[in-house]
Parts: sequence; C-alpha cells; structure tokens
Amino acid sequence: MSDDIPEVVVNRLPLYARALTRLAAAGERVVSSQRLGGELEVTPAQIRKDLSYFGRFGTQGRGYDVDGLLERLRAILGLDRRWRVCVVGVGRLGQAVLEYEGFARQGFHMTAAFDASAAVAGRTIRGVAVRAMDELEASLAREPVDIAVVTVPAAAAQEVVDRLAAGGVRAILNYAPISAHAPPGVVVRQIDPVVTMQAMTYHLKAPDGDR
Amino acid sequence: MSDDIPEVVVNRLPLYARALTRLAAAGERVVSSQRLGGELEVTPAQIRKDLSYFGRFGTQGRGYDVDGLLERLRAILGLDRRWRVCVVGVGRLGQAVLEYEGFARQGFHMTAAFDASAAVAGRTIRGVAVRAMDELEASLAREPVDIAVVTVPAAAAQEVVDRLAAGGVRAILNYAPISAHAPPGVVVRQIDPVVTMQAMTYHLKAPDGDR
DNA sequence: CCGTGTGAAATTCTTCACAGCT
DNA sequence: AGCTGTGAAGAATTTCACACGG
Repeated sequence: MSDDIPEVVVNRLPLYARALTRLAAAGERVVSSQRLGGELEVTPAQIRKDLSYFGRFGTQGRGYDVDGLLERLRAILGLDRRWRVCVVGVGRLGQAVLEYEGFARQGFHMTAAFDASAAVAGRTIRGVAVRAMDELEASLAREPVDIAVVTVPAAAAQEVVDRLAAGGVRAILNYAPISAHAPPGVVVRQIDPVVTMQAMTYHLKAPDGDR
Repeated sequence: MSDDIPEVVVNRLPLYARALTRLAAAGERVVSSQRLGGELEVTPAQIRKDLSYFGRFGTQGRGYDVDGLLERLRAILGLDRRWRVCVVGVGRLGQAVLEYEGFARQGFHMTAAFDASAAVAGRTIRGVAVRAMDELEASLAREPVDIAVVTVPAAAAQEVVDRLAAGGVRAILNYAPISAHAPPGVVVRQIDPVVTMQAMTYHLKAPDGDR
C-alpha cells in the first residue's frame, strides 16, 4: 500500500516483529514505544516514527496492542505468506542453511537445492533433493522460488547470482564474500561475518573502553 | 589515528580492503575511486570522502596505489594483527564457524570453544578443544580472547554475552536471534539471516520489479 | 586532462516537543 | 496522567562541484 519507505525503516521492522513475538509469548497484551525501545535499544520516537509510515496502530495513553501490531507488521513485511527458498551451493554452510529450522519456522521453506559437485548432487537433505547445477534453470522454470540463498565459493558467486536473476528469482541472500551485482528489481543482501568482524577490529585497536 | 569516524564509514572500509585485495591479486597497480566504486556500487565521491577521514592516500590525476592503499586500510582496521577468537556454542553452526577457513585466512584465529552439552565438550574440532561452559571464565582469564562468536540458542545468548563481557571480551559477533545488550566498551554485531530475509520479503510483496 | 581531496549544498535520518485522544 | 502520531528542528550522511597537483 505505499512507497518510498526508507530502507533503514524496513530493516528495523523485523526486529520489532521479533520483540513483539516474544512479548506475546510472555503474555503481554499491550506495549508502549518506550518499553519496546528498551528491549531493542531503539528510541521510542524512532519506533513511533517508523510505524507512522504505515499507519496508526497505537492507542493514545495506552500503547500498542501486542498481537494487533504484530499481525500488522507481519502483513506489511509479507511474513503472513509462505516463501519458497532454494539453496545454491551445498557445502558445509549450505547444508547448515538447509537444516536450520529457524527459516521454516518463519515461513521460509526450502524447496530446492543445487550443487556443482557430483558427490553432493543426488543426495537428499532434510527432504530436499540436491540437483546438479546445470539443472538450475529448468528447475526454476518448473518450480519457481521466491528467494535464493547463495552459499557457493566466491569465484562462482557472481555467475550464480546472474543465473538466478535470469531465472526469475527476485531476492538473493548472498553468503559469498563478494559484492554481488544484480539487475534492478532483484533484492540482494549480504551476510558476511568476516567483513563484520573486520569492522569490529577497528574499535579494538583503541586501548580500552572506546567511546 | 583519531576519532569520531562515522560508523557507516568504518563499515565500508573492509569492503574497500577486500576489493583492493582482489585487484592486487589481478595484478592491478593503480585504481581510481571511479573504478573501485564501480566494483562495489558505491559512488566515487563516497570513497574519496571516506578515505579522507584517515588521510590522503591518492595521487591526483592517477588514483590510488593498490598495494599502498590496501596496506593503509589494513593498518587502520587492525587487520595487520592476529586476533584471538573463541566460539561459544558448538552446535551445527558453531562447528561450521570453527571449521571455516575464511576467518583464519583474515587473521582471526580460533583459540577456544565452549559448549554446555557434555556430548560436545571434550571433543577437539580443527585443533580447538571444546570446553564445558562452566570453564568459560577460567579459560578467558588464562588465555584471553579478543573476539567471541556466540552461536548458542536464543534463550542462552544474553547470559553468554554478559559472561563474555565480564570476562574481558571486547567484541562479540552474535548469531543468536536476540538483540543482545552489552556494557559500553564492548562492541556487538549481529548476524541474523532470518531478519535479513524478513526485510527482503517486504520488497517481494510488490507485483514485480519494485524499484 | 585526469582524478584527488574537500568545503558547501543537498538529502536522508533521527530526535524533539507537543497537540490531542483515552 | 500517559502515550501516540507528527510537524519541525537538528544531526548525520551523501553528493556536488571545483581548486589544485601530477
């Protein structure tokens, strides 16, 4: 229902949703921006402003209905759907991704997997058949996926991203340590623990309590 | 050697370093901000501005010496040192972290690992002995680490972060799906593929090429 | 001429502060 | 009395544009 929502805002919404899920599980019915912000180390004003991009979900004087806001956020983010996910590259990391229950629990269902190695292709992991890389396009045409997780070596990653984008995949979560390029309309996000650590060490150089 | 460098800037430096590493390996001697920006989808002005926080590394009319700039960035980020890393939580993900060569290749050496399960504690993975959780404090006192990777279940994560911080660990890379709190002076970064995916689905709701 | 380094302008994002509803 | 929703102020970040050096 709208657009030019800042990307930073969209990126915070899943955190709000997760905190609300926890509050709901703890039996909380109502939460203020103050309280929610405390959990997440985000200012109350930030939360209210973020939510205001999408509508008015709170009750003045009371706060937000936990279940109600959670449901709204899930709808906004598209978490009330089932998403089909494929994994490309079934090495150690790819296997861990395939076997991680946290994705399915949030509606991300692994429906296909691909690997270049003959040793791996043909196996079945958590009920997902691992196919050879050259079956990628045919498989995507037959059974489309919404999101691809790329866990191939760096040298192969850009080509995989190109093939996935050409095959109609609209979101790619890339674990390979490259800055992947993708055509417009394809959302790419990077997961890169080494780069994240490298930014942390900048702060460790300082003798002690930096800041 | 200075301060209040914006965090966004620090977070981009490892990407510059990585691109330079690749260029150096490809035999490139000199690179312009234009070219480097092309690789990374960052504007040339952004790169020049970022670097200008730390000094003047380029040559007008030519660009940057690839090796020279890389060395400077590595020094700025502290990548010219060896960092001691421990892993807390040796489940599937923790094992993958212990066994991933990408960390050691960048100077992040796994020197200790901890797990609450008796089935895992006592084993040795890639030369790293897995200790019981209650040995954490004693181990850190005996052999300090600079950085901890937290790969325990969500319910245990905050307590682990507290104990690590109390034990003198100054940087924590948290894979558990919680917003971890840490005392000032302790740098915490989050790796959360589910949250990342959840932000991507926001863009997938739109019928097609959404921007 | 080409490309850096950088003030200044433009833009984006966050915080303030308060009117208004409950 | 408490807390949302939101314009407006303020801060942070990015981009512009150009003087200057190679």
